[in-house]
Amino acid sequence: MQLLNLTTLDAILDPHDRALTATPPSSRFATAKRSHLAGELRAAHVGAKVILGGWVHRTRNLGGIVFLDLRDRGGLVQVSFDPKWTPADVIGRAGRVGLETVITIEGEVAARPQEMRNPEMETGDIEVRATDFRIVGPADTPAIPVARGRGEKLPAEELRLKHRNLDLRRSDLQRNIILRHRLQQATRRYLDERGFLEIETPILTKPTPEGARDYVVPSRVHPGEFYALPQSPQLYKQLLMISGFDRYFQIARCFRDEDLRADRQPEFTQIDIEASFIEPDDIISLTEGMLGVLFKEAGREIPQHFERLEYAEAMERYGSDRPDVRYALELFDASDAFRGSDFAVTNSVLAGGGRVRGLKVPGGAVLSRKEVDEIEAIAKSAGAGGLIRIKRTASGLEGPAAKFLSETGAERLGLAEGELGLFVAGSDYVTNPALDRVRQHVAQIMSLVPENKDSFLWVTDFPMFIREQNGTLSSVHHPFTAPNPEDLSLLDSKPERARALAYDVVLNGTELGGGSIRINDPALQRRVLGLLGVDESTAKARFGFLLDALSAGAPPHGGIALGFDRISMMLAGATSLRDVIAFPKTTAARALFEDAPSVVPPEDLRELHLQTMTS
RNA sequence: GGGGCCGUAGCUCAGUUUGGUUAGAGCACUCGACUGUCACUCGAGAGGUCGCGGGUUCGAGCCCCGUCGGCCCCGCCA
Repeated sequence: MQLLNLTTLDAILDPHDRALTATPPSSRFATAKRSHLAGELRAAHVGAKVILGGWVHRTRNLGGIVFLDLRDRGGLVQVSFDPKWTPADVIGRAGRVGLETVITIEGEVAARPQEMRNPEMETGDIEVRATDFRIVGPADTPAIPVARGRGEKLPAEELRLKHRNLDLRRSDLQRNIILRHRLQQATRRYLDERGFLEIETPILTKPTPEGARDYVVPSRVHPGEFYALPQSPQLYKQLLMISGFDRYFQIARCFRDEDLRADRQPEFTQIDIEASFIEPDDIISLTEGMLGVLFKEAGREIPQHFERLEYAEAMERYGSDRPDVRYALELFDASDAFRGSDFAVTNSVLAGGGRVRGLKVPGGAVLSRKEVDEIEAIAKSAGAGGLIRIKRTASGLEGPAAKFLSETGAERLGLAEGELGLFVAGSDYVTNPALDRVRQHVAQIMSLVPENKDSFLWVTDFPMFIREQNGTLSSVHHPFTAPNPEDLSLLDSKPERARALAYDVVLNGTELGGGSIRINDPALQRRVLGLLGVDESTAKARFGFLLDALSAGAPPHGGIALGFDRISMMLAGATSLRDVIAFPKTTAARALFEDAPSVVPPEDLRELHLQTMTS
């Protein structure tokens, strides 16, 4: 029957509870002060006497009769004040009420005559005929408008953040925040059903030696000592495994004191998961199922299983460990085509052990000189020395480097007519990032990115370590990641060749999360820390508690952490994290609404044994 | 740390190219008119430290230097 039909709005409120629409006269949002949400009223409520409470969204005062759109969490409803059913003094007061005033109204839900229905409103088939109303929360003229005129742009983001209480009244943000709530609840249901325990871990914790900068909190009772806010609950969740909780999760707040971007906030939320007696496949299928549930919550169907790509292959084919595989445009090794040519640039690179790699742009021969120059600028900004460009037109190969190629070289390139070949010469450290950027940019300008396609991907077999400029090793994932047992022997001989039991999940070129199997053998953990240049005494000071715990009977365990804000952002169709976080920070990590950070009185500093530097 | 864009009425913007009288518009606000609107309509009015500081100039919203704030990107960060 029609009462059970879920409208879009009902789905936003809660798709798991159909009671809302099944029994229209009563609402689960009823309280002592109101009977329904304004936005939940439908034709099924016609005849119901209602009391509503909400904000004045817009008013239309026609003189003898007044219309007022009342807004609450559920949406908008038109309230009509008409001498036929409203006392004259009530109409008079209603005609003077200001925007964003909080009012309660009493009235009856009535069907609108056919010609007065508003198909653009969810509640457009009905209106509430007011018999009385009261102002319960007077409002100053809003600093930024909540109801905007058609085509009017949003206020500057600075103002939206400064007046966040008003900005959050907008339906877009309300929808995002409600979606985020539903994703959180879906996460909890999914993991709870599978026996995962939600366990909180400390916010005041120990500084982490590597990775990002910590947010630091001074200790009052221990002069000169500091807590740090967690960059992630990594060590705690391992300790929980060692304690035997077996399956843990947390929707955990994490803190990193680094410079920000549209998709990076100083405090952010991870879905943090850890389990014992598992292998990567356990975490991978658990994550696939969970993402399926989360995407379904936003109305999107995704594959049950995702493609997998080994790290080395991802780098070879795409130049990136999180490739966007919605489009092909794969990289290839063109070294053989340039070998033996008279081209000094490629010859010196090839002689030095580097390679010439690139990609073929179908139809790229028509790109203008200016457009290709732009691509080159991008390649250079990513570290390339330059961009070699060769295109095949009806008259043959063209481009500054074409003349250097021998006939067999040209053949080896394998360019089809109309194709543009773009190449970078150098070591893989140079060509990978440069060609990654080139590939993404070319996909954009050639419109190769499919609009409505989701390409999920697991990138597996990450290396354990990366060799830094100064020659030292550092972890690709983190120092607790287990090496692939097959590569244990490489740890001492060629550590940078050793693969880790680590995996990242990638959607359309964006990393959603990553994880690994952890080391549960204290001797191996010491060995890995040693390779990272952490000597025994430092290891004891920084990770002693973990090493001790590993020695106390640690099960094999591993897990994953997913960027919850980023997932929410993608599912909300937002382009900034700030639009899925109720109270976000600016790119300078400032909170404009409450004005944080701010100075503290000198006496507070003294109590914390702190002194600020003046220069 | 570096690069780019932006800052004019409560809000969204025009005016800056080429310095020149009193800095404009729409929405919001105030007052008035209007009995079926839905971005109601119509009339009148009030509203400005042109982000801030300095400089050039007879004269600066406009040019120059600095600075603050916001956004985007690189570095940084998984």
